[in-house]
Amino acid sequence: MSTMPGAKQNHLLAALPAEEFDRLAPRLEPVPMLLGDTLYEPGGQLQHLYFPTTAIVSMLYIMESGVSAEMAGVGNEGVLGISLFMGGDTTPSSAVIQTAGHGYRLPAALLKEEFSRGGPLQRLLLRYTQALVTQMFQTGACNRHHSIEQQLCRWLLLTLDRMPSNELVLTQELVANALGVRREGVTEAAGNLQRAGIISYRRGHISVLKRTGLEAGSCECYAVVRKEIDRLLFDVRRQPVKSVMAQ
Amino acid sequence: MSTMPGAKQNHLLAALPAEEFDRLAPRLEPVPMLLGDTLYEPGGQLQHLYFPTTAIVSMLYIMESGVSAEMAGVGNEGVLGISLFMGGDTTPSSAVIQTAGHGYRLPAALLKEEFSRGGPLQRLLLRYTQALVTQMFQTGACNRHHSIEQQLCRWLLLTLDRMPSNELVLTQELVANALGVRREGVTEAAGNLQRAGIISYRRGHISVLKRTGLEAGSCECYAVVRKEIDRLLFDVRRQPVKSVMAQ
DNA sequence: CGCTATATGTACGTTTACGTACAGACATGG
DNA sequence: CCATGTCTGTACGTAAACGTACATATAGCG
Repeated sequence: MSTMPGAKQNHLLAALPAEEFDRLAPRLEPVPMLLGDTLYEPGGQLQHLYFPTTAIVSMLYIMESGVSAEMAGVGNEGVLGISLFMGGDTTPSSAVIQTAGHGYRLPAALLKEEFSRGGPLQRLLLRYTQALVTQMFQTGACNRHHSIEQQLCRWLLLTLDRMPSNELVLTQELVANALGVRREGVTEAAGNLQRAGIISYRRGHISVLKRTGLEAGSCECYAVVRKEIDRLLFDVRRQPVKSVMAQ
Repeated sequence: MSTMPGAKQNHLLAALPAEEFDRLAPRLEPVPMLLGDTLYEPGGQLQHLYFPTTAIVSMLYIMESGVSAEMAGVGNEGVLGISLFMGGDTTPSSAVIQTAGHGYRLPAALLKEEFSRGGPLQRLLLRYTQALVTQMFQTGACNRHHSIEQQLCRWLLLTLDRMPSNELVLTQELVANALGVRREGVTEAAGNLQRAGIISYRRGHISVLKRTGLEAGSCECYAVVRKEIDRLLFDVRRQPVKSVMAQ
């Protein structure tokens, strides 16, 4: 039994071999993640790598005009602060908490030291980064070509996958910011889903009644991202210590 | 003097310390890059890492419906095939040659071996990957919020930065595919720029007459990407052997 | 319990880009 | 040098989403 069982709710931490995890565990600091809080701001020096357990965080870019667009969401399958191990130490994007919950964090200096060992942690973080890149690819293309309703379905499904229940705590305003559309556009799209009996909405709470309905209403983008996350992170779990150069 | 001076036209290869470069040089294979050719297709196993020297390559996603969206372009500042060292070995996106030219490639197995050394090559590749992520972020947000004309300006500037002259060899059809818009939309936007004396168009050839005009017409997105590429890759050159864990 | 801040619904006119259709211009090769 | 394929310009009507305005509903607090 570890000294910090909650940390293993994060899939990446859970996939570490025991000895690796045990070495990190004493330095993993639990942090509450409050709705609307910011993990890092554009240009700011990152001090920690964050591993969400029950929270969900938006990686988004905020334009000079104030409008925003989320390019990826991160929940218990991932990590925030990749620019620490990518070597840039900072980024022009922001990370804003979209669903309140908990997580753990690791000091930047320690992370860099561990990463440079080149072991399972490095391998995991890089694999996750690729999953993130896929998500950004798909989100960007989806932004260009699909309707608000399709995007809403995709977004709800991705969020749902990171939640333990069918209940999402979200205002339409918040969803609109993530999708980078007007709040009214979300009202309309959500209204359609509600009338179709797929979701049920009540002031900041969405219950998903028919997941298959969301899947039908969503574009291909959800499936592509889901499949790629599963492929990249399932393999990692099966073969946690396999070197990146083996094969 | 190296045995393969042309390879140093690629900024990443040029930034390698001499001994690193010399070790790789015998395995760097020169490749012609022909307009419209594909370096990798969705789901295909990557066999090489590609370093463009004079060519420019689009990283794009092609939807089931056939429409596409470019999320990043890669020229002599970068590399294609990051999923090799990220550990996924494949990706749902495509890489299509947008401007014909030349490049070099390194076999996948060798690359993985070199990457796992954890030295300057790893550091460079990761830094570049972060620059790529920034570019994707900005492109996605730009897709969402800016007009075709603004996006065209951004795209022309980024392409221009990778070319030796002010002449771009591009059909409007090709630009439209990259931006993920109709060809007619490009005709209209390009017509505006031409009437303003900023560019001059003649059947597949664009001459940029007033770069400042493009900068003025572009959204913030160009500057953000430019600045971040410079920051990440300039630092690398100045301190090519600095360890990722130093600070 | 009732007030108030906040969330949601609806209804315009407007803008932007789309889909489609077709005409003209240019380059290249036979 | 002409023919042909390709590229570019223009012109519609249409659809999706935007900006704005305002009405209604609900949760939570005093």
